[in-house]
Amino acid sequence: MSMSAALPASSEPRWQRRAEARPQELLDAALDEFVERGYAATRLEAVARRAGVSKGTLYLYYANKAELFKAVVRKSLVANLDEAQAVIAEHQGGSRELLVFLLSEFTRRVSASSLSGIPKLILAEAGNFPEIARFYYEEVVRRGRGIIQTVLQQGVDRGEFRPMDADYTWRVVIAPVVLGILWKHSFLVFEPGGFEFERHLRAHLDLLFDGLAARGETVPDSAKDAI
Amino acid sequence: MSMSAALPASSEPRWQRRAEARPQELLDAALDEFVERGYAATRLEAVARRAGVSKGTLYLYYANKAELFKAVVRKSLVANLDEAQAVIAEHQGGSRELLVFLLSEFTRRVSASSLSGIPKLILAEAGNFPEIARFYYEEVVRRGRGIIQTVLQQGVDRGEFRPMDADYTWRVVIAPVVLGILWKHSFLVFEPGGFEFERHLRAHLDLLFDGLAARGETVPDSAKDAI
Amino acid sequence: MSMSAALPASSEPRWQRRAEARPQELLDAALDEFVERGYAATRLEAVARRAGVSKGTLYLYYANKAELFKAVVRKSLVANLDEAQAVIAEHQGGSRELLVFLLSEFTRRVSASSLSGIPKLILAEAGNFPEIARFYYEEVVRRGRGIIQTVLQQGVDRGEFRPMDADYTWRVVIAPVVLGILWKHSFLVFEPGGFEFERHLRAHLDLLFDGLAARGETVPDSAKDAI
Amino acid sequence: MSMSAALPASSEPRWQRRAEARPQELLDAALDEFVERGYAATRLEAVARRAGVSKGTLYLYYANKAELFKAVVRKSLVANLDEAQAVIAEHQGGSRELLVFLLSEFTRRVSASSLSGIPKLILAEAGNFPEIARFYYEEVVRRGRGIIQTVLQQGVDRGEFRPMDADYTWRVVIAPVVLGILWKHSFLVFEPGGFEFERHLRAHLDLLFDGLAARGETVPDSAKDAI
DNA sequence: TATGAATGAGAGTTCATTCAT
DNA sequence: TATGAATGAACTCTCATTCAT
Repeated sequence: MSMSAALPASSEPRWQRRAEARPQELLDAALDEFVERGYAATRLEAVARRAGVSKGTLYLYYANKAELFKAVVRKSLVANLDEAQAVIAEHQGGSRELLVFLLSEFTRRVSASSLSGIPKLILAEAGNFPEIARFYYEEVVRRGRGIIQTVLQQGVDRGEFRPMDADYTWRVVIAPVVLGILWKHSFLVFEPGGFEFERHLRAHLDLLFDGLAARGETVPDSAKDAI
Repeated sequence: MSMSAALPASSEPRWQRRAEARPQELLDAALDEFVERGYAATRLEAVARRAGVSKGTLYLYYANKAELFKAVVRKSLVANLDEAQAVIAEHQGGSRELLVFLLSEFTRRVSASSLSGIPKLILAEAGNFPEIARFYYEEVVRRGRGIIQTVLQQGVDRGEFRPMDADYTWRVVIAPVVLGILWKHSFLVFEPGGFEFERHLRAHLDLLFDGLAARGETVPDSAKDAI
Repeated sequence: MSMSAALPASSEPRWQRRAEARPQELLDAALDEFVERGYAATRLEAVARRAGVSKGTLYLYYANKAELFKAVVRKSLVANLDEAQAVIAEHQGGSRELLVFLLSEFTRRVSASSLSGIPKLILAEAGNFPEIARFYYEEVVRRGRGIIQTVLQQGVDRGEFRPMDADYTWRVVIAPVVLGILWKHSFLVFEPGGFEFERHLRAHLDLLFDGLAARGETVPDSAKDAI
Repeated sequence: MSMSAALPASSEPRWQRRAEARPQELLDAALDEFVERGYAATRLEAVARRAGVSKGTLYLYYANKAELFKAVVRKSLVANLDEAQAVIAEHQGGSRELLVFLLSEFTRRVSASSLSGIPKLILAEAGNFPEIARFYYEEVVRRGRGIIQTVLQQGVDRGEFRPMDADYTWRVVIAPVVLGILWKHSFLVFEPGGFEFERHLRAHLDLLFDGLAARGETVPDSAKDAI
């Protein structure tokens, strides 16, 4: 075992230069580790190993653990937000449709990837990394709020939605989607029947538009199909 | 308990420690620290100092950090759960009223106390403490779900609420309340206008019962006042 | 070997509490290590081992390596300086006698102990620890200068010594003594005949008081101008 | 060397690197860094950057840090030593004149250049680099001693100097000059009035030749015994 | 030659846990 | 019980050195 392992085909190098690809590989590995274990419990050696490099290499790209963490958050979220903003700017149809689209899309994208671990991370580490929390609040939360509020206001202006307390309602609209993501990372394993994001979203949209309260008249089917 | 404890025989110095009080004092101190810093970042020395004892003393009561953490979560939750269950059992009125009462009460109690940090802790540490997560899921989540589902079902049976996907809707009903609590611990400091729990709850209830969608007929005032 | 070593007489404890003695023991060990290897090359584990404690114990007493270093320097020097100042204050005899006494005493005390390594340390680390260098300058150099200058001035006032450039001569008076100490730590091992401090001091004093120049005839002015 | 190097053919860009110049550039950069920070605190990356090359290039010329250090010391000293020896061999005048010349010249040359940092380096690192210390002792100290001792002996033979302990006096003669150089690197920044090498040297020479003791009358034997 | 990406041993520091007192 | 001194494993970060390019 020893000799053959110690002397592989002499042509294969011990490592490769991958200066361009490395940052992304490191961020991917770091995201996974951070999400799995939390910030403090993540060991940089594990990140490095997962990325296929040595511990020291990490420090060629990120000055320290906190900087790595910030880079992960930045890289993971910013692109998605930019897209959302573009979508809303171009949208032509009704407000209800747009809202459904945004929430569905968000759910679909985030819930499937390990991006979904970011909110959990932020919540957990906000106290220890106020700088990160502030960054997240400014870059992610505010933009998210702006997007939702814009759609809601449009809907009210058009007579599609009832008037509302605009400063607070946006959070209520988002809440089930966010909670769903947190759920996945915390309790999914215990749910006997699993957790279907689509069904969760449908339940949310159903309540969101029409509420719990029984009505005098029937809600038109056409509206329901939009979900 | 209250009076005799508050006014001991004046000859005994007030600061004298009683061995029976220790565990609760330690748990209180630990809860605060865990909530402030998270599990990993909490130093047992800080917990001990906050409780006014030495580090070694902690180990007379709890075998290690993980056990202390579990004890904190358990102790913090049990009392409140028992109360919640009592409240629902005694309730007599309509389903809408009951639901409003439960959510209000939960918000009022939890948001004000340091209990509000527990959900954050659980979410953050679920991965590292599956045992705790399971415990929380079984003891808190399931009971909470049971309570909400019961109320919802009652409402449907009485014709107060529309039929719904019972397995998923309960989470949507809870989501904004939970998110509000998480919000407080993570982003409150960044909110320029602060965060009013009552207004948040009102926005939630408004949507919850009547939805976003504009109606043909007016919602009766009596129903609105229940909020 | 294993069992008997693993199970010594069960009465002897694994370690002892020595809270009062520890600081001095640590400083002694640290002084030796710093002097032997220099600041950077000194490993805290070696210091700890030399003091008979674990690495962690070091941190119970000194916040970090730099603080330990500062403490070593402080503790090592202050006592000696205080004594010197007392001696000079009480002295009754002639200036020459006093100067001889001071230089002899300094040589005797410092050269024998590991204190003699301090000047070397200071010189080497002055650049990296300006704070230490300044401390040493203020506490040691200035006081030393004050002492020597006082004695020289007295001698001049009494007609024992020739007038001189007081601001610069004091350093010349000290120089051979200091160099002797540095010598010991750097070149002693290479000197075939060893290095006798007493003889070195005698050569210094001989020159110091009477100079190189042969007496009897006056020194020609032309030669003096060469300076 | 000077003119042709200073004014290369104007068609070649001045910054073009010539492979033969590298070693000296590296040594210059290394000398500066070593002197500024000490051996251990000097980072090879800093040396490389200062020399305008990459870290890897350093290793094309010097096998490792220790070898670089040794090369710096060797290269820095050899030239000057050769010159000193030539000077003394050619000298014709009186011993006093010669001694003055040697000390002045040494002071002038070494104190002005970054060579002055070498003694500090040697003293500080003698323990960690016995090989270097021995080299320095053999090449520099012994030759320096030889030079000084020769001059002193000449002076005694001619009746210019008093008889003395030849094996120890030479060090005393050198001491203030060496200390002056060390001073510059360690305490100059703290001296409010600065430090004038010429004045320092003058004070030294004044004492060296004529001593502290007031003249005219013979020094009483009793006082001498005090030594 | 020259580069600089990559390595990995090693050091300082922290802190949960143990145990002499 | 209670203390807090002492431990030592574990982690982050540094940097001399190597080596693919």
